[in-house]
Amino acid sequence: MSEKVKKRTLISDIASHLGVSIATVSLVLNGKAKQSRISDAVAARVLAYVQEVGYKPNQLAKSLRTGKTHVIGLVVEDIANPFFSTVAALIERQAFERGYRIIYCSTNNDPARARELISMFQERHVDGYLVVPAEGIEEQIAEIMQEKTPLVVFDRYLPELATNYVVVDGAQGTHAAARHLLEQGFSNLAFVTTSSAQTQMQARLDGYRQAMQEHGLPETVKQVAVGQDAETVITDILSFIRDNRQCDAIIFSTNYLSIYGLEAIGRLGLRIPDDLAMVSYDDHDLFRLYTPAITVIAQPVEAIAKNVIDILLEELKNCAGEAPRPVQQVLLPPTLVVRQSSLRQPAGAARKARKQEAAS
Amino acid sequence: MSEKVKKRTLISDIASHLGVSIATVSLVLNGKAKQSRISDAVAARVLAYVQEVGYKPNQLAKSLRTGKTHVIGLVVEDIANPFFSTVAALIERQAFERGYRIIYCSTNNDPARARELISMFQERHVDGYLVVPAEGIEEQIAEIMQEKTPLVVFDRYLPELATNYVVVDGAQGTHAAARHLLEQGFSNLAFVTTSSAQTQMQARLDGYRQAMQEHGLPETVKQVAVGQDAETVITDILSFIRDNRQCDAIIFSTNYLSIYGLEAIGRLGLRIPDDLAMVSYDDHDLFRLYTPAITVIAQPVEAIAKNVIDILLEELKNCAGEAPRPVQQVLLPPTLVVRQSSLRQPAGAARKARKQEAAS
DNA sequence: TTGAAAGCGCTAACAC
DNA sequence: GTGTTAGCGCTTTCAA
Repeated sequence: MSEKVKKRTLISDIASHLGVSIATVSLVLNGKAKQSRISDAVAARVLAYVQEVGYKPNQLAKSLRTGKTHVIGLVVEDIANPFFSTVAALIERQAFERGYRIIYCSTNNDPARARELISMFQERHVDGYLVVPAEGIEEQIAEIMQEKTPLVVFDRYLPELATNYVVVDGAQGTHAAARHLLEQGFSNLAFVTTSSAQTQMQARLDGYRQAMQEHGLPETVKQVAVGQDAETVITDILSFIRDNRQCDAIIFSTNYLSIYGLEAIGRLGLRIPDDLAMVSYDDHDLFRLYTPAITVIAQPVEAIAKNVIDILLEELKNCAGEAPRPVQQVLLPPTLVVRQSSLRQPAGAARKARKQEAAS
Repeated sequence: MSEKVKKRTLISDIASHLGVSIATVSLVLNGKAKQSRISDAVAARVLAYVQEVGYKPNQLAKSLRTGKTHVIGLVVEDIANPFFSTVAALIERQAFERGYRIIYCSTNNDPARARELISMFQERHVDGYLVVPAEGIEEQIAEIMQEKTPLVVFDRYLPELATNYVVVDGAQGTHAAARHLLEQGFSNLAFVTTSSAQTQMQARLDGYRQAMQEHGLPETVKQVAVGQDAETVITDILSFIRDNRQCDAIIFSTNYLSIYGLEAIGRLGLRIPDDLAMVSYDDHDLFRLYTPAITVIAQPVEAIAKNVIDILLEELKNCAGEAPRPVQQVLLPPTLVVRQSSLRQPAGAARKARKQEAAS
């Protein structure tokens, strides 16, 4: 009376059905038929039957035996952030094409969570790690390196550790944005960033500071505390803008701060760029389509994904060779995408410029 | 001369170091010390030593033995789409808290890719599946069901298959949007959707059709072919709008079509809502902050994530019991979030309304 | 050419 | 209370 649950086919089922040994089936399945001089006829029979019954080798058993899982652990800050989800999607695609799968998790910049995630990846024996490191996880990263598991860190790096990394030159990006604003005639630039000590945030701040110093201009910096709720951040930025009306332009150090900033500017009833010019980090549909369109320091997401995965796969290949691989550290240039939000121009010109962009 | 690679600690190392048996260590580690009447002293010694050397059981071996991986396979359409990345982030968090990990992949609505992904999840013996089904993967889904592996489908469902699912009432959403537009005095509504036959798209279209029929109004529907590049879609929508100037409002069936639509409307130099009102599916920073703010039919992302994971975990728990679990099919209501893009109002009022929303 | 068999690291009967 | 041991499903060496 009991439902017969269809049992999963095993390699032994294949072997016994075909009257050959398990080893033969395994060899054929792993493309080692030729080198083991298994007859073409047998190989063909095996392949045909495997196809017929839809046999899928148990990767758990395979991994346990071979020590390879063909899984890459991807740790990002927040998969719901368009920057990370875009990079993740690109990484996923490239990894998939080369036979690797991704397990991903978001840390939300919580070091405890990051540690848990890395620990879980270790337990599952991922073949390699791709990590956007939260602060305070140096120890876990060091452990991965000591195990000699391939690792590439990106978006930011850990100064104390000589890991492979792929980051974007934030100092250059902010510096270019500041220069652009000054060229446009804005003279009092503010910089809104987070209180984080992460390298990418520090670099972006440094670019601003350097530009201000070069021009002998005062620095007006707002560091928003991390981990607060949206409303708090918005009112925080709003107060900052209101208290610094001498500023005629703001650079935001990351996409979500800009989004909160747009809210704050809207509530204050200020017009962009006439009352306040702005530049954001990271491109985003919102910035492209907003009226006025927002000038951004765009990070090269494709290049980030490509470099990250290339370096990791290279290490994965070399793993057996145990060659003393030099550490790969890549610094990619960002691109300043100038739109209306940072242009000093006569009223009405904005609309015309918009049309031009559309026509191009 | 060779670098001594620190060997991973094994359960046998723990046992021999402590002078107890492997079984004792295993039992303690799995919280079965009490029921196996292992002395508290021994249990404490084991735990202390495990802690000290940072022993991490090999989950591959454990899974191979127990048949449980504590991994959930999540298949979405596109992780870079904010709707999916938001739901994924929420699902991930809840799953993590309950001891499950996520492997995710994007199908990009390609059935071949979806099949590959599901096949890969089968090989890796995920404990359960969460799937946004691409068209044409009924067979793979049926296979999962036959294996009796827990499965929840979401965002859309497969009409031929009696799976658990969690979807949003798209007909109701579009119907409400249409009624709202008509109440505002717009009288000629267009609907822009994809050529996809997926249930959620059909439901959204049905809601529009029904509303039009109820009011004896003509239907003006544009079905954009799926899988085209951005520029083609934009010009396609642009032509549609230009050829249908009698329409004074458009409802877009999904977030990315709206984004393309905003581009097209911008290029045509039309003002929203005066020249053309609009409503989009899915909420998004862009829609909230755009000027004018865009009215949306918001999907309840938290509720989707919660229902999806609750149903799956329930099944996971029942798995051993093999109780004849009834299929869970959940239909969640969307919410119409009215903003300026759909309001018929005197010029200048929009700005005021904006401030009101901010104040609330 | 093919088959037998020894593990990969862990769990959980079942002895003692 | 604790130890022994038979697998989970697969790969791969070595013998036939």
